Amino acid sequence: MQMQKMSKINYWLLKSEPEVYSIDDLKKDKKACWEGVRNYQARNFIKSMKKGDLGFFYHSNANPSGIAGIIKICKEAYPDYFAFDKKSKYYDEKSSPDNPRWFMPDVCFVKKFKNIIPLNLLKEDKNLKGMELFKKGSRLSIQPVSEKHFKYICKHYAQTQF
DNA sequence: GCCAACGTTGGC
DNA sequence: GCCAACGTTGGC
Repeated sequence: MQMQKMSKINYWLLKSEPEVYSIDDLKKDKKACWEGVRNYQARNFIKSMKKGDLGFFYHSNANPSGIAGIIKICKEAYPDYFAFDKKSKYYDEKSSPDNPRWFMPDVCFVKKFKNIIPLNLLKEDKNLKGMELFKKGSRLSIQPVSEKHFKYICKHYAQTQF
């Protein structure tokens, strides 16, 4: 029997406006730091990400908005140094290298889905009831996804097995 | 572009 | 600690 080291991975959903940074950009870059999250709840999720965790790359404010592909966490949370840069739009005077307030992971490109899975389609799916993404007014740009939902979406909408 | 929902700020 | 004012997110 094969012994496999099973450290349980977590699943996430990361929003980005494709006009700012899209799945195609990540595909080209292969790897990117996920800077600019300035919300405490989202930051706390970032801090709990583990190397090897998987996530959906979600296009927000898009046509259509929806899940565009899959990423992997390839570096765990470290200080978001854009907050230290006065010229950055993510600058925050309350964050300093000594006492950083904001963190970011590095993410790696895993897969781009053939088609974006649009939000309205996901919303209609009874198997996905309760997803954070659907909560009214939910603006969390980083959110956890259950293993069940993650795998279901991969399999059912993207013919992808994880 | 509209606007509902939410988070943050700051006066008191 | 309350809450009004304001800014932002993000679907539509």
